[in-house]
Amino acid sequence: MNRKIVVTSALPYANGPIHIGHLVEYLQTDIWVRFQKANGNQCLYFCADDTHGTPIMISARNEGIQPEDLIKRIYAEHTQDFAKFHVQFDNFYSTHSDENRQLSSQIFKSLSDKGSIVKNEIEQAYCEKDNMFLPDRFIRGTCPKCKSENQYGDSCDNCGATYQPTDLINPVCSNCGTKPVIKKSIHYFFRLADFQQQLKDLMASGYTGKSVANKLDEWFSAGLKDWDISRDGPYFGFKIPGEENKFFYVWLDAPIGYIASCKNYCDKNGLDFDKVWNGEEYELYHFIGKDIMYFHALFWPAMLMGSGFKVAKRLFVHGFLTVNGVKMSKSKGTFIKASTYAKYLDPEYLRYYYASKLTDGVDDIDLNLEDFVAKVNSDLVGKLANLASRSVPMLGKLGGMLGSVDAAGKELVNQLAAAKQQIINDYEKLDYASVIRQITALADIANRYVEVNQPWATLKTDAEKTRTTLTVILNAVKVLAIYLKPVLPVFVEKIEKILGVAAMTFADVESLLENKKINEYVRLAERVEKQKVDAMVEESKSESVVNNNQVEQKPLVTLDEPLEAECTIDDFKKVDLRVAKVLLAEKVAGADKLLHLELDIGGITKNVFAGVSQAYQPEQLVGRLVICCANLQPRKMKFGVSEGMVLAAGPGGKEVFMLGIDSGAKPGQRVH
RNA sequence: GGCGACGUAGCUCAGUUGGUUAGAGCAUGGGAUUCAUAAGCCCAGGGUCGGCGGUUCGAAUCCACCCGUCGCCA
Repeated sequence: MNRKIVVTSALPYANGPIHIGHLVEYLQTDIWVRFQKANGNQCLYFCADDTHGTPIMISARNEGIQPEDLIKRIYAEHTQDFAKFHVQFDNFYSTHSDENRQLSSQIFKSLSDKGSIVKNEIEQAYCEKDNMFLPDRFIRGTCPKCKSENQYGDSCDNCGATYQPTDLINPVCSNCGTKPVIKKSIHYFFRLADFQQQLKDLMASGYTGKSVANKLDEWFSAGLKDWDISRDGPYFGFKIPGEENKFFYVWLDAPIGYIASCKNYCDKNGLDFDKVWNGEEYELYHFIGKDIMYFHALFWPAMLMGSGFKVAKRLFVHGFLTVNGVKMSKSKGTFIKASTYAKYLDPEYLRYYYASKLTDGVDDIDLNLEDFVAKVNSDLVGKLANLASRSVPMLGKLGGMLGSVDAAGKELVNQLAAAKQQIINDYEKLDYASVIRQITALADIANRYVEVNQPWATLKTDAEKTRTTLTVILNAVKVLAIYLKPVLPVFVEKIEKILGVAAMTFADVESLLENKKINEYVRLAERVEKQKVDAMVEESKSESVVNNNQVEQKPLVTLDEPLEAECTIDDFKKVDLRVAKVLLAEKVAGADKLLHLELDIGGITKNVFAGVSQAYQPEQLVGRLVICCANLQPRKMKFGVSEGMVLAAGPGGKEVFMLGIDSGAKPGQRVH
């Protein structure tokens, strides 16, 4: 039976790098896709970058670039990271594409024509300085419950309370620190409840696993609410047809990106898109993390149902990654980027380790770094690689020629081959942990066969007996390699080269390799050194320091005047600051704020007009030492020429605070 | 707070509809080997299956409560 299958993974957000948590999903999916292909099925794997929304707009703005440039750069990074981990998409596209724009409008129109889209006026936080509506995550303030400061607008990290942004005490825009105002706006809403019965039927048909279905039941009984699918500009996304300043919410066009990626692929490869995406002969599956269940189990199928598209056959939901038993943490160095990992360790190790832990459940999986080292070294290297390593070079001494498998050997090979159906079933139902357990158990059996037959001993006395033994072992290696192929494509490719065979599939399990020449041994995998793992963690820690300064703290700081762009020491030197003694201070007739000062900067006298008269009386200043910018370009004012500037802080008016200097300083000395 | 999930050996995990002395890998201790990437093989120690009750001839498994960890609350 040759099935036709289309698979998607959730779209990574184009606002940051791929990390080892993301990889759980892409590796789980990639292994499944490779399994399907190795098992004789047609399988297409589609994904794309998720490129729209406020966070990307803000990130681009913070970097001083256009969002289009940001997502282009991230796209290049993402595709490189995926390639390093051997994630083989048939198409990795972008939601910022013509196909997606067109499909989004089409789906919106279909839903609208059906009456499932309504307009409502809502009130939302608005930043008058940034001229934009603020998503909940972009409002910071004090938690109304536990009074923790600096919490997000939707929930409190400290006490876990959830609330509306309007409930926050002292809310500010996390971008500029301004207090948001409440502004009204018309938004478009998708009436999810219109699809309640259809969605219930879908769940009953086995769209998700049981624990996910239970969760969905909770949502059903709470009642399906309308979904806000529009955002006001400025917003990086697709304009809603017929609107001037309204855009599709990023979560509307993101999953449509699956379709756009498929369409783009079909158009490029001369395939019939309607058949591939929508035809009954293709089975469609989505892989997602449990955090986005709501979107993929409710909104997404409802959108598809309402616009004449096929709904996926199943939704596969996985859990989160923890490292050493706890959430990934930047300060612990366990928030590890894919690129950082790949700098130190072989990506196939992670594929193997994840596979050894993944099941069809939604439980979180744990990457225990010590266990990781142990598992890779003992299973992958000690058992599997070593099986080939202890037999291939020995056969080399016999001219590299395989003989034939004898009766006892046939028993072993049959035993390995007999596991095929169970392994296929386990791959199919995403129980990779079971697959790996079976494979390592089979490798144990094969290693025991080596011990019993002692080819290194018989080599000295009976070459042909030895050849038979090694032929059996290499047939065992071959079967194990086929089983492992979805998980370890590169490792197995090396085995294929050694054995001198073309790319193997599950159909090759039963055939025997006999009476043929094989090639020289190449090392299949190196042991993991603990130091490399430590180094990877250390680098991740230092990345987090940079990150904290650049990304995390920036939105938290709420300066009235934002920090200037970084300057060099040379830039700073250009500003010549001098200690100055106030020789004379007088009010300027006709000016509200100005005082006229005469400053002595080491024998040179400068005239300066300073805007401090609401804060200082002239007699307070005479004789004082102040700090003055002495090389400021002179400026002609209504009352005379100002030849410098006195340094002070404060918002202005009565709140102006002039800089002084500790006693001992002399007029004219430079400030460094 | 409401809802849900999880808690099995030092670590990571199996444990099918309740059914003999609860398993594996790693780690630890001992042994026999040396072909192999200090790999492989054999043997051993190690668990009141989170706690306390209940149902049952029989509970890691089913039920109630408690403790702990985590998640979700759009």
